[in-house]
Amino acid sequence: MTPKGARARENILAAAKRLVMRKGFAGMSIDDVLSEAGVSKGAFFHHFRSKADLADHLMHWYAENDLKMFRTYLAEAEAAHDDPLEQVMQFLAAFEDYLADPENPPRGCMYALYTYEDDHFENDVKGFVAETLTAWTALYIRKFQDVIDRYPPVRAVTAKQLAELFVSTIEGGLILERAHGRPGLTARQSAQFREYLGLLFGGARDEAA
Amino acid sequence: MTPKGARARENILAAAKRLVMRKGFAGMSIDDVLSEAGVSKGAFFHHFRSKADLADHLMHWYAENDLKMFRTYLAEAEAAHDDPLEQVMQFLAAFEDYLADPENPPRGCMYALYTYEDDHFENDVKGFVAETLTAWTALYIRKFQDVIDRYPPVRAVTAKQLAELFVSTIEGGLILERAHGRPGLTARQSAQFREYLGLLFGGARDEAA
DNA sequence: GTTAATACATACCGAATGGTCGGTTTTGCG
DNA sequence: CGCAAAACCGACCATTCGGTATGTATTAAC
Repeated sequence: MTPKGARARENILAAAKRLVMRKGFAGMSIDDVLSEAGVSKGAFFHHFRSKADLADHLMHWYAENDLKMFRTYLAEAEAAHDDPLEQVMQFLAAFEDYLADPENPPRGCMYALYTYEDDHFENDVKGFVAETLTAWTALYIRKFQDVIDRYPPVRAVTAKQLAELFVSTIEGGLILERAHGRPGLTARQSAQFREYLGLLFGGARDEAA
Repeated sequence: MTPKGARARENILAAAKRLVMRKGFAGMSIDDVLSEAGVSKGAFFHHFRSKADLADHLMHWYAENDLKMFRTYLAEAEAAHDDPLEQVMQFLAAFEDYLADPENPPRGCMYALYTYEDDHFENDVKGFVAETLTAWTALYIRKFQDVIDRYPPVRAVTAKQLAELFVSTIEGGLILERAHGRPGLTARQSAQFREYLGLLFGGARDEAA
């Protein structure tokens, strides 16, 4: 693949990302992509075998990107603090900054959408979405377990419960943010989740003020 | 409208509900609806002006039904308890029972889906979804405000924040439940939210044990 | 400069889609 | 019964869809 070809391919992917965000995948026709990207049909099918193939690449791009971001923030937090609770708190703060930054794709969560359009794909997209979400959850479970091991929670709670709650809250926040067109909503949900963690583990610590 | 006609209409709506849940709205063709409902094309277009018209009716049905359920459970909770916190707790428990009951439509939240398919509709569906979600939130805000007024929360928190957190968590739970095909997931998120409320307001109360 | 692969363009195809239309059957009612 | 309105049928239509076939620039390598 020549550099030019690679650029054209990225151009198509970028256009498709924008469109999927607007109209959903089923609601986006190939012709839509062509005019959005300013590309001919021949060019499109030179780079992608089918519409389903495009969907597959989009899906994987989102999944990898998000996972990479999570890992980066987590690594930074682990480098900055020894205490697992402080690590989690910094991670959440960084994640909230990311969500609040309008530069970042407003990604009104793709994963939600794709689970409804399983039929249209070649591969098992629903399975892939499930795996991706599981991968995130696993990432969080590890971290929350560290916290639980160090700070006995005020209420009986498992790391898995906390991880699923966080993922749910974020996913739901993205939905609401999109529905209301109110940026920052998701970040506020994450902040609330931090409060919860503070109550569960920080306990008396912050009451001194 | 004849009783027979009304029945046929309901039949079509029921079929469409099932299909939308499976394939999304854009992914569901009218012919799909016809064969699912066992109805001719003429019959369909006798009852609905267009596919978008059908979508509109579906949307309103979901919104009204959910709101009715919320109001019912809330009224029951208010009848059973004087204490606003106990009212909220009973409401959440009832809601969790509802979610856990496999009889109820597995409604992997419609509202999420429709916001992505705004183009395909005649009316402003996105606006309607936003209004609906706002109506729910308002319902919760009132109740949480009562609780806050009575029990000073351990951490500074507004009724609106709590309401949005709850709605986010539920919506996200429905998404995850669908993606993982793991029934009961959403109910567990609601249970976690109850824990959070317990920590915020119940405070020392439950520690006596 | 020749060659071969890559990159793109355009006309076109069959199938599926949302929707229409003329006609028939069924229902409610005086 | 008579008759109008409601309910329904199914062939048909225009458009759009995803996808292909075929041809032409463009680039890279020798």
